[in-house]
Order: sequence, then C-alpha cells, then structure tokens
Amino acid sequence: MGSVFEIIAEPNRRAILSLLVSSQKSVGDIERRLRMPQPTVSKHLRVLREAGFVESTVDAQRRLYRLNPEPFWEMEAWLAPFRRFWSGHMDALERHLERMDGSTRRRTSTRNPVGPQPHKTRRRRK
Amino acid sequence: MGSVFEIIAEPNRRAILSLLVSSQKSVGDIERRLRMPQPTVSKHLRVLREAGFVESTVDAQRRLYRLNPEPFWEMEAWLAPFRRFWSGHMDALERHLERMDGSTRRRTSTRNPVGPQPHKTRRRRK
DNA sequence: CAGGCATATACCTGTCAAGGAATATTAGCA
DNA sequence: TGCTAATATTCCTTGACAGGTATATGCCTG
Repeated sequence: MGSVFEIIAEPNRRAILSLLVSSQKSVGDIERRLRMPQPTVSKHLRVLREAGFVESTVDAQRRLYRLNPEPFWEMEAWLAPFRRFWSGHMDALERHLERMDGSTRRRTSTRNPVGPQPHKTRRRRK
Repeated sequence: MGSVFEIIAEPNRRAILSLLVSSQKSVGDIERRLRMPQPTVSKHLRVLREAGFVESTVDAQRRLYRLNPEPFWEMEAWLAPFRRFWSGHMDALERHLERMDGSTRRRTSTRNPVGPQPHKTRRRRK
C-alpha cells in the first residue's frame, strides 16, 4: 500500500485525520470519539504513521498523535494539473458548490439529470 | 468502492486520469500510451465513468473519453480543512517543494533524517 | 511489586477488487 | 452479408487488507 492515495482510501483513516485537524489526540480519545475498537484505531494509526501522515509523542502510558503535513502535499501536487483543467469550468464549479451545502452527501446522483445523449461524431477509421 | 478516494487509489486509474488531462483519448490510445492490456483499460474506464471521473463520446467503433471535473471537487472539499492546518507550516512547505524537483520520487524517505527523539511529556492520569 | 490502564501486536478469517484469458458486442466496410 | 477493428464483458484466480479476538508490552500508582 505504497501510495498516499491508497492510505487515505480507507474511510476510518480519513476520519482519524479529520479528527486530528483540530488538535492532537490520544488513542483513547480517537477510540471514543469515533466509536471504533481500540485495536482498529492503533492499526490505522500505525499505517498513518508509517506513511508520514501523523507523528506521535509519548505521554506517560499514552501516545498523542498529531498531523504531519508533508503527505498531503503529495496529493496537492497530483491534483495541480487537474485544477488548471477545470479552471475552464468555473461556472459548473459554482453550481456544484451551490449543491454541496447539505452535509456530506454520498454519491453525486444529481449529476447528469437528463443530459443530452452522447453525440455520435460519425466517420473515422478506414 | 464507493468513495472518490477509493477510485483514485488505483495507480492505473490515476495514470489514465493524468493522461486525459491534456485531451480526450480513445481506449486504444490509452492502451498504447500506458502499455496496458485493453480489457484492463476498459475495466478501469468503466469504474472511472461510473464514479463520474470521465465521460465518453461514441466515435464510430471507438469511444472517446474525457475528464469530468466534479469528483475532483469532492477531494478538494475534503482537503480544504487540512490546508488551513498547514498554512502554519509554510516554511516546511517551501523546503518540501524545494526537494520535490527530481521526478516523481516514490516515498519521501528524506523526511525525519535524524529528528529529535519524541519528548516524554511526563505526568498524567490519576 | 502487584494490579490496572493505555496502547500495540499477532493471528485468523472473510471480503473484495485487480489481473488474465477468452468471448461477446457493435460498427464500418468490402 | 461476411469480415475486421474497437471496445466491453464474463469468468476465474489470487492477493491484500480490514476487522475481531486474544494477548503482549510498558508505565504508573498504591
């Protein structure tokens, strides 16, 4: 599971990262806040730590975990070319953000409500 | 594999997306450029299409695939809170980008070369 | 130093997704 | 209409990874 993208593919790991964005937390904190079993938390933290997403500090019997920014920059770097791509679509972006208000809606099922059918370009090859 | 993040976790899919950033391409184009078997390309394109990352146009016997920006915005939205987090680390960001020049280096093994050992905060609990 | 917390690790199991090979489908063309 | 090109789909196998349970480790306190 080498890449940064595979690391954040796991929903629980994303939840942990989002939780740490406000402040560092202990394993127990995370365990309680996210209602997930302690071994699960520890295992995900291990993955996140080895990938560089988090760092830990020892505090008596517990460990305080905090974010580490570098891996995120790798994602930013990958996304950069696409940003330039869709800067030509800012109108659609606005409409999108418009709809984005209500909570973390699962799939964007509002896309292509009854869009025009694919246009047959006709002709090609031999 | 519901989430946008799981979709882009797959390296071949990321390669396809990166390839499409310049212009739309046919399945055969992708197949040749990325040196991957045709069924593999088709299957990944299917996943990308169903997740909304790409759209296709019929052109005689082939299909032209092009990017669709919406799903990327979902990633952007998730990343946003973290950006604010590391805006306090811009110094480190600069150093990071400094090192980012040479190719798409795999893991950032240059991180924490011999950093100071975790500091025991001492005291806590009961 | 015994007991108890907090966290990490080991082991096992089930699931799921990616790849490979073969085949189906659709469209253009002779 | 039969052939070929381009793409999609199906079936199968395999490997990776996440969760669960149990256990180990480290540290603090009485």
